[in-house]
Amino acid sequence: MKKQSPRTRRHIRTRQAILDAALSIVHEDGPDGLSMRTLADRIDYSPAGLYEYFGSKEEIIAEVCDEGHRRLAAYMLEVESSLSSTDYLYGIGLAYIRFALENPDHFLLMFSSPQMAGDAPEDALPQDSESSYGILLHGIERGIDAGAFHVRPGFGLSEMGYAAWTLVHGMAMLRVTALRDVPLDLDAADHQALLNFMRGLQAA
Amino acid sequence: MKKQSPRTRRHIRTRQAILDAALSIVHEDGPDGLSMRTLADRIDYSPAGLYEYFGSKEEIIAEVCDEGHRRLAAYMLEVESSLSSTDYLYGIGLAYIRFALENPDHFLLMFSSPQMAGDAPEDALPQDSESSYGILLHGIERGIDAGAFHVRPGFGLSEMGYAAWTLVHGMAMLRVTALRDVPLDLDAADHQALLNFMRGLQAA
DNA sequence: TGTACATCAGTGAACGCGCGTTCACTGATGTAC
DNA sequence: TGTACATCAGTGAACGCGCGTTCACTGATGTAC
Repeated sequence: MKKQSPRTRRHIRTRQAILDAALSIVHEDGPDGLSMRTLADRIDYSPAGLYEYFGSKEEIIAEVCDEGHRRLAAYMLEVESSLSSTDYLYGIGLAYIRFALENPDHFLLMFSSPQMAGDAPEDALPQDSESSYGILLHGIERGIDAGAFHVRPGFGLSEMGYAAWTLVHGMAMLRVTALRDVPLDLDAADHQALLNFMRGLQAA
Repeated sequence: MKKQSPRTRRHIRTRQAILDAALSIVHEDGPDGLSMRTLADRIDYSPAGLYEYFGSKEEIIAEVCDEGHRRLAAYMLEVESSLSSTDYLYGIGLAYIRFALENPDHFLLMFSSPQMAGDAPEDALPQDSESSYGILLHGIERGIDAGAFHVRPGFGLSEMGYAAWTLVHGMAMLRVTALRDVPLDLDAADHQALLNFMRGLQAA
């Protein structure tokens, strides 16, 4: 495993430096600020040098999006899993929103166009435990197992997961676009909306 | 009122033709397909001619967004107001989603960046009866008046409205971005999610 | 260990493109007398 | 109604810019003997 040549190690390090620079440009100046020239400048390279590491700008953006999805999942995984099932679900929902609020441009890039939305699966929603949707699903599963949520005909685990995802995604998206400059403090409204969602899951 | 000169009438007609062309370019080729050149081409003008009618490309995009918000509201206003209060709310929620699915690029443009999101108010959510949010609010108000929904401390009309908006917006947005190429038929899931939302409003 | 050669990483300049906008202009439309 | 002038709508060409990408190159790194 340690048989990497110095050249390979250097290659990996430089590649990572490029991605780090791309990340910070997106965070500082937004997706529009990211060009092969600004990126090369940031690491004191010539633009052409980047093509030693990536085939195109698109490839770099795809990696930035993937990294975003990993970080989003990390936010959600930070939530104490020892909490009660409802508090846990509540917490991961808020984590999704918090990621968006703290990384608005990155979040927008991740979900701004069809091809960029890394999670897009073949014929089902992405269920793996390392994607935000998978984590959401797991949180709901815990609530079902604990008897906190009612399963109904036509409204099982995946329907609940979809409903939860759309809810938190809508909050995240609106607060980052339409409501970005609205001075309202919407945290309380987010909490209430999540509580209403869980009330629906509990209602008889 | 009819005292417009022929020149004025012509001006208004041309201005409208420019906006119509902009609309159809966005619908056909997406927001990226819209440039002053493609737009001028579409109506057999020189690019410079457009500046007789609009000060900048930004101004044109702003108008396209406004028109989008009007059309979105129109979708929602089409819902039979004679329906029961829950069916009515359900219907306008689905209308919001249907607008997005039928006009994905226009919808994305309307909500793709902070400044474009026409509805952004000064210090409150837009409540007028001609905005999508206002119509949603009105639908919920009907449910409250009819006694179908429970008002709770901290979860009154505007919290319910915000929760409803984020839910339908999340569905619309995800289906137009991350899930655009997913072959799943999500209509049933949308319905169930809306029903769950209303169950939350009804739960004791 | 030293030398000859092959591979590689990074450079600098350029290509070709499409963009928003400006500007001097012209022919047509409208106005005043 | 006819003529002289002013206003206006639209043109064609150009400005200056930033973009993604390519290419011939060079100096450095690694390999083979």
